[in-house]
Amino acid sequence: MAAEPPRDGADAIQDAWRRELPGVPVESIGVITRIWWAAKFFGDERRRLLADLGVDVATLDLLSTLRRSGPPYRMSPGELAEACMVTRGAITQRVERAARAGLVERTTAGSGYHARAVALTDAGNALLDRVVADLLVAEDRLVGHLSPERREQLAGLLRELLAGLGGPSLTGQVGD
Amino acid sequence: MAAEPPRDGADAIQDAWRRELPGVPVESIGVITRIWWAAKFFGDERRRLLADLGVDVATLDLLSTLRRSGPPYRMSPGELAEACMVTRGAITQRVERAARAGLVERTTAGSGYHARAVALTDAGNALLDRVVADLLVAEDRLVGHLSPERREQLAGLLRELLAGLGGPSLTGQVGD
DNA sequence: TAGGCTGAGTTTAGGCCTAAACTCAGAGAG
DNA sequence: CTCTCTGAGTTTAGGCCTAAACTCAGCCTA
Repeated sequence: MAAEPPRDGADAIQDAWRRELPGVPVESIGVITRIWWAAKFFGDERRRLLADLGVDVATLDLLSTLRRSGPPYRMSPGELAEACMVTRGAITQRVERAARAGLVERTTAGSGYHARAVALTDAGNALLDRVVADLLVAEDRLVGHLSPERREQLAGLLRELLAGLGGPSLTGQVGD
Repeated sequence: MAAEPPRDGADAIQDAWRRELPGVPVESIGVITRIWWAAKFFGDERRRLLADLGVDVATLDLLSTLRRSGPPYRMSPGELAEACMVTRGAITQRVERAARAGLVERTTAGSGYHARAVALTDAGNALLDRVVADLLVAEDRLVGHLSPERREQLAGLLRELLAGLGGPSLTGQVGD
């Protein structure tokens, strides 16, 4: 009686592995592969939108993280690496690119080699003001086909999933 | 009465944007950011596991896609690009690397420039036999903290989300 | 049958990432 | 006071990707 949900590509992949490698547990595909596809879809959309607006995803992630930290919009490379969930080396490179574009500045906010910090410039803040609202509006539209209740359910289950993984949701501060 | 779910990083990001840019719609973050984090977590885990097993994610994706297509385990570059959801150029490079490692071969399966095809070699099939089961077992463990009912709900909601996006779930054949 | 179109595949330039080696200031032991 | 250790940050080598330019066989037209 219950309406069968229409089968999709993930179901087909499960079937294919059952056929090719009988006995392997394929249940995780229903969750992990679909999450992977959704993330790729949202990532591609974001990359294209931001390219039109003249930024790249990595730079916007850096600037957004600084902005969300609140005044004085200043963080150390180590804090940025943790919040952005990339290596310290990646942060060095992101900061280098953003600094060359005038969006952040390295403020040796203490004395000497340690106690370095990265701070948003006025240009960086202006870029965020110009871009983030557009981005969030566009992404709101992308998930708009789900009813608010469905979105709520999905967000809740994902929160549970992440809590159980013990990874990103605990310390990460990345996002938009 | 209802137990409040513990707040996580995505909730904090929503709050931060409400504070920094009042008026922007932040609801999508609850879904999109959490999906992004989960995908990053699973991707990082997969990369590390496969590195230990001596493969990289992109090569395994290529080989898996060929394997799942069934005998004779042969596809054109264009079909592979669509199934793997990467550009044709990326497929050219993946095939080049895999061919150099002896895992696939280019069988000019027709006449001339067109009608090219890529086929799994015995070594490629052997590598899949050796690696895929381990991978699926490991990933099954990663989502094991969710009860089967929860996993089912999550998979169903993700299927709905993807169907509404009109993207990956319709044509993609990527996966493990 | 010459000219041009089309679409599949390849090449190239450039971006961003990770992992591992490297650098350097400050802290602690002797 | 000097040596070593430690940990934050940077640099380098290498991997994978996209976007756009390029190549080329087959086909269609005149």
